[in-house]
Amino acid sequence: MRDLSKNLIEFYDKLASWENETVRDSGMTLQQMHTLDVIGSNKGIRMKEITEKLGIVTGTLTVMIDRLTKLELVERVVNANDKRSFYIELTEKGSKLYQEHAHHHDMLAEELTHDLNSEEKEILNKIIEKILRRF
Amino acid sequence: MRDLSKNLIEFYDKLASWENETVRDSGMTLQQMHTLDVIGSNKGIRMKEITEKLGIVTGTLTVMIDRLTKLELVERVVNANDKRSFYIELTEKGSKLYQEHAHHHDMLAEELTHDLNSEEKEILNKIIEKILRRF
DNA sequence: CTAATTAGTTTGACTATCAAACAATATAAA
DNA sequence: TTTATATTGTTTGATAGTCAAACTAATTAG
Repeated sequence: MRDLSKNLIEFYDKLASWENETVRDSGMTLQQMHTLDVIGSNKGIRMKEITEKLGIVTGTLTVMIDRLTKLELVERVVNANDKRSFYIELTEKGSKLYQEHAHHHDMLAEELTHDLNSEEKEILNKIIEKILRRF
Repeated sequence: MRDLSKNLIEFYDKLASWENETVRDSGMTLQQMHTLDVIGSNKGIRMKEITEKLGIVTGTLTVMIDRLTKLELVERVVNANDKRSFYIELTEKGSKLYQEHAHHHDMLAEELTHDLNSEEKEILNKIIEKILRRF
């Protein structure tokens, strides 16, 4: 049997290329969509927290949020508790796009696991959860 | 139980952030390492074929190969059968780096599956292979 | 032999990224 | 409370990655 390491990497590559393609179709860049996804999945998140989740520095995010704001997908909301920072929120338009993309993810998962029976799906999910717990 | 779709995406994100971090430590960019990986895993590959595997256009790859060449990691080798194209080959230095990175992948797989027993590992591998076969 | 196709390069425009310097605010220490 | 330190986010300057489109050279089809 082929190495689990090689299979994992190939699996990752496939996911990456799928994600890339799907995002491009929506006219966004991968990074923009990823940022939108983090904001959509974390209500009331601040700039700093977003940078940590994305693994980028604040200067990079400033530019990104400027662009997403210009695209009317997100907005900066002042934080009364700490005037240095902002809450980043999705606009209506941003929320719609975020949900569309989440739906794409669901369809991807559907398609990936198409050849698995429901028992296999459950086992796969359990194993992945076990792996995720380790991080 | 949590959605398989969400878990898959989170799993992918974790892999991506691990890969990013690991590659940065080596002083390369993610794209450079990924390109090196494609070249290392496919002896005698041509520019055109690399672009297909990476999902980028030829113009982008020309610049990338120029850079990797300047870093003395790869070289263009003339193709006597088709004088329009080149074989891209790893240099000694490139080959060493490629192998180091492959080793990192092995260690990642080790670490990811640390909490799984050997039966679980085998099941996971079988399921992933089944998924990969679908593409 | 000419026309059409293919492989790769170049150019121009935009996005992503980091490091480092900076401003404004918040927190700790005196 | 006042001062020193730390944190949050912005700006600037440099480098890398990306695409589309125009281009060159070589191959293939008619």
